[in-house]
Amino acid sequence: MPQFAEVILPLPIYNTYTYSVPPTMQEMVKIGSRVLVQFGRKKYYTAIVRMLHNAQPTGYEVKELLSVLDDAPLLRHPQLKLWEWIADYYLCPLGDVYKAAVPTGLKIESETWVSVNPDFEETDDCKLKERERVIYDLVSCRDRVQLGEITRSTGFRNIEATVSRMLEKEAIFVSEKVVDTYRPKTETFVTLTVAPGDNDGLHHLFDLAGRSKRQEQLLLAFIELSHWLQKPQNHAEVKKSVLLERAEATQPMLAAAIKKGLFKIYKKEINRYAFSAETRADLPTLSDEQNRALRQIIECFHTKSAVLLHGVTSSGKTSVYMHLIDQMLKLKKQVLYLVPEIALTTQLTQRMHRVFGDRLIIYHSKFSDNERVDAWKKLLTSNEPCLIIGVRSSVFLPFSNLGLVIIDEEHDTSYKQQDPAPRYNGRNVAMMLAAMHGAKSLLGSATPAIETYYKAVTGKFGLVEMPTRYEGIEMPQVNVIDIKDCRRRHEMNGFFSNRLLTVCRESLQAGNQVILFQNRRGYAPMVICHQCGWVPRCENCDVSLTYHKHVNNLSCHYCGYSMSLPTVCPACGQPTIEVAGFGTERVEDGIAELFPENKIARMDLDTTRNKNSYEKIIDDFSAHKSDILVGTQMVTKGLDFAGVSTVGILNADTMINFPDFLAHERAFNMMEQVAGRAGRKGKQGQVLIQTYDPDNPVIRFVTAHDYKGFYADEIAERERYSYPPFTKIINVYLKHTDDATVGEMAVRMSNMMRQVFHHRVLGPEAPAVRRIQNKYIRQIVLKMENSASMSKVKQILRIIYENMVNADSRMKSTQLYFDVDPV
DNA sequence: AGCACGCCGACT
DNA sequence: GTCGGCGTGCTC
Repeated sequence: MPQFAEVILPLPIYNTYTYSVPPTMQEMVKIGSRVLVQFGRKKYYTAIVRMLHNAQPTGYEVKELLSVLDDAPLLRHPQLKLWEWIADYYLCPLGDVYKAAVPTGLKIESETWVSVNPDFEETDDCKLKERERVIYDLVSCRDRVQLGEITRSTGFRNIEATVSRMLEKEAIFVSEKVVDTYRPKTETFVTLTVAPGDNDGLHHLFDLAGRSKRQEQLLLAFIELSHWLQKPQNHAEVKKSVLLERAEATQPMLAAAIKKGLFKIYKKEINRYAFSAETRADLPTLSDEQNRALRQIIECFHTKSAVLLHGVTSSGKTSVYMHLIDQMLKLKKQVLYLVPEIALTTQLTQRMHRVFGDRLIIYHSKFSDNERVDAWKKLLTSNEPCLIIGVRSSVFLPFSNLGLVIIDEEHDTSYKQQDPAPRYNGRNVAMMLAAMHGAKSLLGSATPAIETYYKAVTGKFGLVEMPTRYEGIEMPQVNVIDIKDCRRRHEMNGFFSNRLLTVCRESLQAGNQVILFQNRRGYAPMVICHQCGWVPRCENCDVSLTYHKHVNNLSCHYCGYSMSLPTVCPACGQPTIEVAGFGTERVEDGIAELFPENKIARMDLDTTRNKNSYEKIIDDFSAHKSDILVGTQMVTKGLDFAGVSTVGILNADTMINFPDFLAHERAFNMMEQVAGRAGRKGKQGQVLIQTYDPDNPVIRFVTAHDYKGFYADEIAERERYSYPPFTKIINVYLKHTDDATVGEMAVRMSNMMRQVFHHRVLGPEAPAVRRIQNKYIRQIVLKMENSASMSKVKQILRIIYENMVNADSRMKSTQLYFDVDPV
């Protein structure tokens, strides 16, 4: 029987901690179990058991596990192994992986609540101090207050000492409450007050209903819906909502019938994933090309564990996926279908639901935490084969029998989590997950990541190509517009070239839709005083503020700081403030002026804050309720709009000229993807790219829809300058409130790194935005050969860090973190 | 992440 | 002299 447990806490800590297992729990506790523990002096956390053993630790007192929270472990093999791999590979604490992996509803914690002592009286030798009185008054006017709430409403810093002094004086009470935020979904059911089969009783109910037509209707509807007469041995119940709809009754009518004693109602816990069996559609019929691709994928899987499906936009990759999914489900295996955040729409889920019915589980980041807990519970309790469609974080779900992982739009950079840790790539983690399950991975994209295509052509992955669009739709024609030239000839109208406007006008007149792409949100990225050159800047970050016209303010896209647009310049007092550059808002305004007849929709971060707004914009545009869609990169992500004939890219240069080895890849992908939205059956679409640099090779490759050409160019470049996939990149970040300190620390760190890694170390450099949220940042780039042992590299980095801490205590207040395989 | 402890400057 | 700010270290 195990006496000690090593547990993972949901905190940014690298270590595990040892707790003793009380004899009563020794049978229950397993590796992967959720346990409640006290950590530190008061707080309670839900921890995960990583290891069990009998080795009595020495040197400190061991606390006991307080309870085991589930009958069966929350984690199944190989989940813990996957967590450990992530922590190891992405150089982050295991606790951070745990935090990201498990929904909040399954990580109950304690909260500290403060309440006043009703018997407390102030005496001469026990008087409250000024700060204490403020806290006392705040707590007494409410019943009980959380510790954090006190800090928030009083603005006091470091209240712990004050609170503990008040506790000594017995002015207040402090308690730790373990809170469970999970709320199961309930549904109200209705049943008759008589037992099924009791026909006399039923007659009596009809008598009771008397002349009330409504109540009689309710009774009849109930009998019909519950099949009360057919199967009298069963407990007969009907969902309240269904009954009301069928009986065409309202809530008060039912309430009256309940009052009379006809019905009883009660609530029942339901699983959000208990889909009603709906009319199912058959699998889509595949074209010859799709069939060939399907066969090739299956064949590749015989020899390779991962296959890249490189299919141009609208080649019908989803239909191929569906056949593969179907085959897996028939083998009683689970399938994970990973999509980028933004591509998980009802368009896709409905299509999947029609074919796979209640075997479909959706895991979306816009789902409430309760819904995520339900997805976990569903997977933990059932071993039925199922299809999980999910975003990045669904790689953490408790799969039991995974057979296939599909990663759609695998090139999409939103698979990489940027902040906070763990900074993992969902695509790569999904493939590791598949490998741990002995499952296959299928990566799909029209514009594969350079790294992925490299692995495919060098034979690490299988490669299957679908070079033509479905149903004979042609690839759109791409035209490049030289803005410089247009300006010279006075052929620009604001940010729009006359040519672009003409094509748009023709498309709209023909009843088609238009997409305009500008990769910048807000109205204008630059505000400047014409007189003195004053530029509004963020208080907390080193950036200029972006002007948002619709809410009439200037805001920081890094920390959310905002201020109103001054009418006169705060520096020189002149009314000479002007805006420069343009974002989606300004495009929307400009185009609205030029096309007053047409309806315009805008899709960017600002218009898609709510849970359903994104969906609504897409649905409305699909249903042709709007004619022109203006948007940021959101409009590029795997959406199918049948009516779009024209796509305009308003400024290609900002994407291409980004100072980063991935800039060309990103720019090509983005342009090729947005171009792929154009074109419909029987009519070739048009794409217009406005640029100052028409001869740029990236644009040339987009014009020719030449992915392979672009790849050849880019891979040569990467090899020449030793960039991935020929090397591995680890970005080292240092953050500190003081610019000079972080600069000094970064120089030292890079020097120490250089002693070991030599020319592989680049920097340090201040990033383009050198201060975010009042923290100054430095970046050191480490470029390692692929053959290098990453565990050794990590070990060295850790030793360097420890040496630095020992040499200079300022390092302790410097935040250090890593970004492995940045995108 | 909390939370406590200890050092230091600014007030009664 | 005490209060509160802030840096530092520890939590099994």
